[in-house]
Amino acid sequence: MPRPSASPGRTGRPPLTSRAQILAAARRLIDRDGWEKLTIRRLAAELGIGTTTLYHHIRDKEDLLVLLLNHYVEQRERPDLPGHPRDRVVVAATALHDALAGWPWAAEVLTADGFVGRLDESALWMVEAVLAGAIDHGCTPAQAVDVFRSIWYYTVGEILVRAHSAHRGTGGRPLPSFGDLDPARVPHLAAIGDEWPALAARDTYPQGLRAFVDGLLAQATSPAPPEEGSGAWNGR
Amino acid sequence: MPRPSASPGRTGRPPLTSRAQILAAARRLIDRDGWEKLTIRRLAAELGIGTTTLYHHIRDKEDLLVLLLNHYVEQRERPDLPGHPRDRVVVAATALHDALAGWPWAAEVLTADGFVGRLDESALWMVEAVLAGAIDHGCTPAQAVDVFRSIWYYTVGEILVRAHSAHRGTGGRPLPSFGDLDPARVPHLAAIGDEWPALAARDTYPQGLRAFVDGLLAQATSPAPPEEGSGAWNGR
DNA sequence: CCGACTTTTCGAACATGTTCCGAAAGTAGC
DNA sequence: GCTACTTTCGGAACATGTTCGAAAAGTCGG
Repeated sequence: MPRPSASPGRTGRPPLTSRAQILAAARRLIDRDGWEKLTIRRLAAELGIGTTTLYHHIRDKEDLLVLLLNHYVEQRERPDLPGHPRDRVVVAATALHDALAGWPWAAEVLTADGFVGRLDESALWMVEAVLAGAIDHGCTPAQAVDVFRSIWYYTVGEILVRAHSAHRGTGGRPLPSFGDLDPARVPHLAAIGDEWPALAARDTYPQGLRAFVDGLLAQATSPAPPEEGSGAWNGR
Repeated sequence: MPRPSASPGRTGRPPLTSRAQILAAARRLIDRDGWEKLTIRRLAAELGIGTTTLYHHIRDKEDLLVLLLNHYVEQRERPDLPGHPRDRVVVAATALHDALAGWPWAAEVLTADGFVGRLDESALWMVEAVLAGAIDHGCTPAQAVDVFRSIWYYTVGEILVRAHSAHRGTGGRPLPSFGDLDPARVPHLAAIGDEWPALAARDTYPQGLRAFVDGLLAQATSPAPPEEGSGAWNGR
């Protein structure tokens, strides 16, 4: 294994370990033992170095995970975007969602401060496409940012809540967020009856997304100023 | 301190510690040392018991936090709900958001499987109000559940992303989600310029919520079947 | 009063992410 | 070659949530 050639003007002991090696070792470890087994100590052992040394190449575990995430997103196929702006927003947001939903460490990373900014070009196109769709629909850039942020919150929430159910062994009983909520405790659910479990566990991300996009685009391009209290409800 | 009287038909060593005492000790600890200092070991020490003992009265730290959360929500004022169904949904969802946004351990608890089901009556009214508003607007109970779930995801996402920024000392630079995203990396943001930091950090939860509620209610009560691919975009 | 059973209690230990501080191993200037 | 200086390396340690296994302290049926 050839050690990386020292760059010119560089001082100090040359590293025996590179970020590329770390990434490769991480992937090896995941493929062999499963993603739950990826821990700082194990990764260091896999590299044959001490844990502290590993911390000289990555800032955090979060840092490592973002590295892995970008690598993972890179090898995903890019869907081609529809021409209609509204549909483009929906498709791009769905792509973003799907890419992250399959990611085991979503919960550890998604809420990170500045997460969106740490995405590679391979993932950033989805953000761009959402913004572009909103702008093409008639939004100002500032409004497009607001649109993206709202969609981002919705997406993060969905992924995190579902991811949590997946992590804990809820053995065949996927009940995100509602969980054991007894419909009898909520008067307005009393009429539902046996269908409750299936109803509580439905996957409605795509449906909700379309409703959200419609609402956001309508709000942004409606004549009424969206700054403070839009429409019928002005303040409380 | 009188030990709790043994209930009839009960066997085994009577407990020296009750859940009420645990909750009181937790509150004492938080008031004295700040909420970041609430740890299992410290709480056990505050109670004068071993950490393992504490685990016989609470299942998890999550369990403890839900206990605290319900206690916290209980002493919040209930806003009175407007008559218009759509506005009722917005106000109730906002109340839910505001109650949870001020909660330091939101990130540890909100995504928990079955979280909504573990809420006390003091918090459950907000869920009910959202459902009731949707139903009064013309939704079926099943649709109302979908509406709530979507709003829940959006709310959880917003709170978690913002909470993360608050936890880490981002000292006066609150940049939720977008963080250090360089607008130059995203072509459609190039025109923005100096206003970017302020733009990236805007608080648009209420605005986005109104757009979302409008979109969801419109979708649920529109003539087109919302089950699969609504409107112009039917599948990919 | 005695033995079986149940519940509570707890010290020790484990795995985790992370930090402290010192040692090793190079480069740069002389 | 020698002396600074910079960078990498790593063992030990810390705090965290959580679990193990055993001991203590009650209740209940006889």
